Formats: sequence, structure tokens, C-alpha cells
Amino acid sequence: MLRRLADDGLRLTDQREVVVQQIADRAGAFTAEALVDELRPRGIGRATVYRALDLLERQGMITKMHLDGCHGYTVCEEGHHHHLVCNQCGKVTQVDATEVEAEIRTLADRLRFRVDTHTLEFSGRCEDCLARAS
Amino acid sequence: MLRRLADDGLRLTDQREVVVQQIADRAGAFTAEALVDELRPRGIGRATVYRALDLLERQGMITKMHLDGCHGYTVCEEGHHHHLVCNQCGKVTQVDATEVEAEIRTLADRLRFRVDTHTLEFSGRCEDCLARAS
DNA sequence: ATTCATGCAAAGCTTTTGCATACAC
DNA sequence: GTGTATGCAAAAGCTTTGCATGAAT
Repeated sequence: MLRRLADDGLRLTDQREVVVQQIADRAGAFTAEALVDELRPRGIGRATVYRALDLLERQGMITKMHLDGCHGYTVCEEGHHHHLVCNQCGKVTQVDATEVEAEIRTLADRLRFRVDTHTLEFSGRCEDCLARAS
Repeated sequence: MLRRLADDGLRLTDQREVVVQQIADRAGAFTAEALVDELRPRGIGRATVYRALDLLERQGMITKMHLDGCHGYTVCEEGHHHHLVCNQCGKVTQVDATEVEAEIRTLADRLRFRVDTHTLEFSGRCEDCLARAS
């Protein structure tokens, strides 16, 4: 992720590095404010966190997610935009929804509506949480 | 809508009536704050509007939508929850996505994940706006 | 009569902005 | 050296809440 930032000609500051490290291998979604809390002890200010998230989103390295209060982000690969969100542990898994995708395209073609983008999100319970429940 | 409120044993106040009238035959999505502005001249307070929207949402008569800033509502029929959002005029159309729906169910079954709910939203340009553009 | 809704204003929370300073290139 | 990022604190948005008053059943 850091390399990608550099490759895109963006400034590699200490703070951006820390932000990226903090979110890079995170299983679930997170809110901006949670990140702020985690990074405050490391001397990174609120505005910097918000600005970094903005930047990373514009670079397509993270996506905004529709969590409960509509304020989450998650790290994600480019192109694919379908997520399974576990309501219990908050984990976000990427899912390959090729067939659904195809069906969506068919539908879009039939509608008198030019579909530019679509959002598809699943919420429920992940394997681990299901296992833990029984 | 008013009848449905009454049927569900809820109090029919003047203010709720006005709120319902104001949103009932609206083509697009709207934000809470926009409604507040529209209803302020009619003497309806901010809190009342927010509480009414909350109520209507719990009754399933409107749904929260993920607009640009993630803060919209739209009137919608029960059950079906798929919307086309026009980026230009803001109109929201309900769409029948039965095939997609079926595909989603198939996918859900295959995943080691218990899917409780899913969200599917399309955004692009509606017929009218496309026509107007040419 | 009781119970619930309302309006107001204040508080809470999240996000953005202005500005002087510091850092990356 | 230049231009951009940072930190802070303040402002700006949006939503919720406490409380006294008023309305619906």
C-alpha cells in the first residue's frame, strides 16, 4: 500500500505510513473516529487521520462502507466491491459474486436507466461466530 | 400511509399527518434535514421530524438510503428493497430484481456465512435525464 | 385521567476548515 | 526553496435528549 502511494506520486509522510500500517491488516471495518482514538497516542491528529482516509479512498485502497451508522471504511482490492459483514465480530470478507454480477448486468441492460455503479452488501454472521454460537 | 399508522395503533397527530403528506408522493430520496427545513415554516420542530422519520422507518414505510453522505430516506413498499438512484435529478425508482435476488440466494447458500440481509443499490441516470441530455 | 407527542434548546457526535508551523521533495 | 502535510482548535453538520407543555385516546 505504501509503495502504491509512492508510485502515485504522493508524499510519504511518517503519519501516512502509520495510518496505513494501522489499517493494512485489519480483518474488519473501522470508523474514522476509532482510528483517531488508536492513533492519538502516537501523536497523530484527528484532521490528519480524516485527510489520510480521504486520500486512501480516492486512491481506491479503501472503501466507504454502510455500517450501522453509515460511517465505516474497509481495506479492499480494486474493482471488486462486494462484502460480507459479520454483525457479531464486525469482520468483513470479500466475496466473489460473479454470477450475481452477471445477473445485475442483464438487469441493467433491460432497464431504461444507465447504471453507472451498484452496491451490494451482505450482512449476517460469519463462520467463526456461527461456530462459537453452537 | 396514514391509515396504516392508525391501524398499527399509533397516535395520529397533526404533525405526523403533515410529515406523511410531505413525503408521500415524493419522487426521490430526501434527507432528514431537508424535511426539517421544509416543515419549519409549518411550525414543526426538528425533533418531531426526526422522531417521525424514525417511527415511519420502524413501521417499514420508509427506508434509509445510502446517498452521497449516507443520510437519505425514501418512501418504499414493504419487502422489496432495491432502488435505482438517479445521480442527476435524485429520483428513486423501485426495481424488481427477482433474478438477481435468486442469484443472491444461491450465493448465500454456498457461502459459509449466514446471510441475514443484503443491500443492493444502483446509481446512474434515469430515462428522463438521459433524454434531456441528448 | 393517562399516556404519549411536541417544541425548544442544549448536548453529543462526526467531519471539515483556517492558519501557523514543520516536513518531503 | 517550494509546495504540501500537519496539528490544533474552532466551526460546521447532523442527530439525539431532557424537560415542561400540550394533545390524543
